[in-house]
Amino acid sequence: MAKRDKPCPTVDSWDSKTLPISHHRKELVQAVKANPFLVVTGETGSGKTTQLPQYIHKAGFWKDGMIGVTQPRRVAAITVAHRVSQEMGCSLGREVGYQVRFDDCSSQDTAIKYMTDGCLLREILADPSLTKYSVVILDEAHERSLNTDILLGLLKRRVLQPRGGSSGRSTPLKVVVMSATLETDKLSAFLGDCPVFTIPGRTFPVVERFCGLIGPKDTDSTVYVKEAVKVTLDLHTSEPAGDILVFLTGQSEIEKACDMLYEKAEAIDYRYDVQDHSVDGLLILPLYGSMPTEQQRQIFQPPPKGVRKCVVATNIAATSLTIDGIRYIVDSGFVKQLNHNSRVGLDILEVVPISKSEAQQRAGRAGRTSAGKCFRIYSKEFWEKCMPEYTVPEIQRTSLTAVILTLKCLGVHDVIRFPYLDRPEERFILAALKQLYQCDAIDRRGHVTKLGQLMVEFPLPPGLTRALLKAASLGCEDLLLPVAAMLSVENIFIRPGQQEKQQDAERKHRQLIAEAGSCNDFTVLLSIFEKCRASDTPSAWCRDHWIHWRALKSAFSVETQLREILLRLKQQRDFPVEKFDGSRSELFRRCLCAGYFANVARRSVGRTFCTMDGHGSVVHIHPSSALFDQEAQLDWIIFHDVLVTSRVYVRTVCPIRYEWVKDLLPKLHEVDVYELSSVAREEVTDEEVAKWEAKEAAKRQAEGSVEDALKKLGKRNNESSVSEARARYLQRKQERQQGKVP
DNA sequence: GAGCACTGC
Repeated sequence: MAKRDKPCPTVDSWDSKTLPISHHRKELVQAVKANPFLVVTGETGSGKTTQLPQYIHKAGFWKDGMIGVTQPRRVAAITVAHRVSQEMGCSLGREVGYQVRFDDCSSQDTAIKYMTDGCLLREILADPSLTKYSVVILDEAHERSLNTDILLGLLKRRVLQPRGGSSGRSTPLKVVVMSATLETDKLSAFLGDCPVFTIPGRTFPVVERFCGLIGPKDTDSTVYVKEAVKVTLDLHTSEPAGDILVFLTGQSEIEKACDMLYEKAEAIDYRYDVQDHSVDGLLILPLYGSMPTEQQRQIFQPPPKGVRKCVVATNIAATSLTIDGIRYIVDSGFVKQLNHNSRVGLDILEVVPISKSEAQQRAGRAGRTSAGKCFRIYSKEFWEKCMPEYTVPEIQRTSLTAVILTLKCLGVHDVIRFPYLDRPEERFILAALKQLYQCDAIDRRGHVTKLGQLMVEFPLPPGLTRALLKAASLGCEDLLLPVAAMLSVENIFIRPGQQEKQQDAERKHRQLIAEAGSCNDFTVLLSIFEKCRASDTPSAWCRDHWIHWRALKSAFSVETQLREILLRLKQQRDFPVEKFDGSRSELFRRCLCAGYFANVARRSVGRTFCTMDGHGSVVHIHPSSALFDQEAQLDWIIFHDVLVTSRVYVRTVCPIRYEWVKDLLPKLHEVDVYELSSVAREEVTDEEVAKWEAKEAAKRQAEGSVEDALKKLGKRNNESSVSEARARYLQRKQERQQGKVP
């Protein structure tokens, strides 16, 4: 259904006929017609996002299907669709529409559809040949979002190796990849040396200066916050009018920097004239993602006359939000990045130096409306020695579990040789396969199970989905749906900066934990969800309890969506049914065990716990947990996630009984990842067989240290699994030699 | 007894 009465976001008014791209219209259309793949490059302001889809549309491609344009972010998809529908003089949702999660504004008539890359990936799951589309345009490919990278590989395969008549397409799909100038050669080479079309941009020059206050050895955040403040104040007193954007890494730092700016700015003598602009003062505004939306909106208002605006922001200001009037950038050179460590199976959020390309992008934020200046607080030496050329793409530093399951469901059995633009390390892929095997999404041969087919339908991490499906088969999904929703939105607990408020917040949070009535963080989430939903004034309830209303609101929508998916699957598919007699609390926790048994830990020395995943890592319960301070009464626990700061903390914890997981635990050790690797590739080298054997030998030697608790079970079957895999390998090798297998 | 950038389905 088309929704036509939506408020239209304001857009700046380029005349679309004078955009740089308009001179290349004919050649562009010709290039799309002549090539299955095309790379289009051009800086911000070239008009490629808004104009190219219109050119292709007017050239008649819509007769063979929609023109789909993907964006990495929701707001971008929505605002661009608004803009293009205006230019084409139609109402949004008709000829031009958009689709993002929770908001489908497209109809039967839609010929140009803007969407998030995640949405297109979901569509491919339902329709692998994308029969509804004549052209697919992947925009912002240089951002290398996980979904865009997967789409690139899939589209490369579809278009280069069409599968005969089974595709259901009458004409071949055209693929256009749009990117900033940085990686076009690589993209073109990846897509079979396809042509690259370059469109000149429309940005202003930015002068870049190294202040040299941070050298290769300064990684302590207190240093760069202080130096960033200093550079900002120097700039304020010496440069002509124009607003400032300061890039730091996180909320607490930003608040600290703002405090320092307030203090020091007061000490500056403001009777300072530069040319004709008198700079009287400095308006200091923090900006980060978890800030209330209204407060974020203030950022966009122009400052009072004679006052300079200074926005101190996280990376949110690098791509997601554009602030007009910025002429100066202060770049700290650091960013907070979530990296997956497959060796310990943990995600670690860490502060790292940005890449040179990211630094250039930050600088570019000063040149959007006029010439600008960028002050880099670090030295040229830091730039050369500490900053990589490009940011490591998401696919190489994130957990691949969900992605691998998606690929497997799309029939990509060989997930190791899938055409990745940048190949993830093999051990990341193997770790994902292992995890999928452990939660029954794939079998020992690497094929997707019935359960895996159900799991892929849910926009959740596989472990959580497994727990939810267990609950659904036991008829208690009402317990798990809210929990799954709460765990997939941003942190719901507000941590105010002020100390007084902080104490109040903590008191309220403790009260909520007590009211939940059981020492289990998952139950606390369930209780908060239900309390808030039952309240007549949920937003006020949230304010009173220091809970993020925005986060809870999205948890409500996620819960509804998950419930709908579950209902559909129960109707459409053969859904497992199980029975269980026992208390509700036990039922709930047993469901959690089904999904999280890889995150089991056992009480160790003092207040510490020892994980049972084979690494035997020592972990502590995070002080925010309902179970904090109660370690003495605990024996076995499961946890949802890990936070590495001064210690390794587990958060969202639940006490369990050993009996509930004892039959599951052997699974953590029974499967050899090299076996899965061989299955994934359908071929193994002699070297790898040697590796398996060495690994097996090492394992036998190490036995007893980590797996003491498991030993008494006497259920391990490593030997058989490896020897089976080896036998299979030898058989295949023989067949190959005999020429039976190509 | 501590403190989590940003997206997305």
